[in-house]
Amino acid sequence: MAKRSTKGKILDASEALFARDGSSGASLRAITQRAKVNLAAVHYHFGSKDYLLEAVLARRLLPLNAERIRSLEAYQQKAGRKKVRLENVIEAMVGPALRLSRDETKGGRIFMRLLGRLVLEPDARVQKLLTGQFETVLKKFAPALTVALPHLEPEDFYWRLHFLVGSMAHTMADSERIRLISGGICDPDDTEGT
Amino acid sequence: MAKRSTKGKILDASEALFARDGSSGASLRAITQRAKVNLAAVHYHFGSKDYLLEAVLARRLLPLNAERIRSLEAYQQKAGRKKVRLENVIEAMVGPALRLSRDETKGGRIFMRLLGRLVLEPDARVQKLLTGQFETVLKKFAPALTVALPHLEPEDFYWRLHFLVGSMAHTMADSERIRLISGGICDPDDTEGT
DNA sequence: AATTAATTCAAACGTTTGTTTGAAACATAC
DNA sequence: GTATGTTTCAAACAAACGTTTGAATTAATT
Repeated sequence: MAKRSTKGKILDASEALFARDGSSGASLRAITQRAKVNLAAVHYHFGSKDYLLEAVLARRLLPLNAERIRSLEAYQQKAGRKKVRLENVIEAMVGPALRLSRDETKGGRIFMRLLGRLVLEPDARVQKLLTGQFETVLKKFAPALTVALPHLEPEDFYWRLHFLVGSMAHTMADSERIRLISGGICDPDDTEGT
Repeated sequence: MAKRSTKGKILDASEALFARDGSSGASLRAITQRAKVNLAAVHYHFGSKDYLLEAVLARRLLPLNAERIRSLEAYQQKAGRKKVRLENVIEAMVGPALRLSRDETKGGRIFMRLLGRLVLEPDARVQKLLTGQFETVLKKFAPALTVALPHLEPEDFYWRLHFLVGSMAHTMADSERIRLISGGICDPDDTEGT
């Protein structure tokens, strides 16, 4: 097994414990103990607990949003002068997140659970962080969406978008449960069905 | 203003701060300070922080579930020997929660936000509490649902409904966001649209 | 090999946490 | 009015928290 850096071990342990116990419920002592690193290493590498949470999010969100935009632009180029089909816009938006949530080697499911929790957290710092991340991606998607759905009233548009994001986060965060629900019939890893 | 009991003041403050800061993020000192009550009053009236959380949930969940059952039985009586229509079963299930979430005088929205957070919390104690509360109501709904949806296994309902409620709570808990996103175009209080 | 920089470590810092205590204040009954 | 039971209060408790420190260790540079 390739030896992982202290920084990486802390990020992994933080991701897991933040997701399980919440950002205030998970203590640095529990995190460093799980990561098998010294307590002070967190402040040496990240500065504070808040910055650690930021780093945990950035590690996954930056590549995720980058891939979303990359995917959308690929569809736009393929469509040429024609408008991008709605299902492709949605795929560019949801697909990358869905694939990440299934990638167990990268702890994607755990991260999605964390994301689902943080979305509900009205803490000013966390919200600034999340909306900031999401804004850049939304700026790119908004035009494509209004073009793909010309018949929709602005009201419906926002409702649908809101409901989509909420359901997505919740569904992914709680993906373990649906596995139980269906008793194996419905596999959360089945992207097509979802 | 009618003088509210110490117990009630603590419950209100707890509900608000648990919802805003999480069950571990909200401290008893912040709660008692907001409730304008002595710190030790929490332990005198509730025993511990955990029992306080229990009481906060029970105060809303017990009447809510009672009304769900009452509503379902009303539909059953009206249907007579015929089976209750699925949409009525759903209304009996979702309706009371929806109305509570809109009842600002009872802090319904705040409570729904709290519920949405707790559903995502894998803490054993919290989960036992929620599923325990939900079980009684489900026992009543399961027969009506198996009749309305004859092709589904009974066991599935338990989890599907739990999952449904989770998504519901999440959506309701996040109802503030859609107001911001749409810039006031969408009104979360618009029940019809929902 | 010597020097410098980067990283790890054990220990302690001052706060804040949930909880407990025992006396004061209040209400109710006799 | 005295006694009894209930509720409030300030103060303290031990434990856990995020954070800081300075020396020990490792890695990199010259």
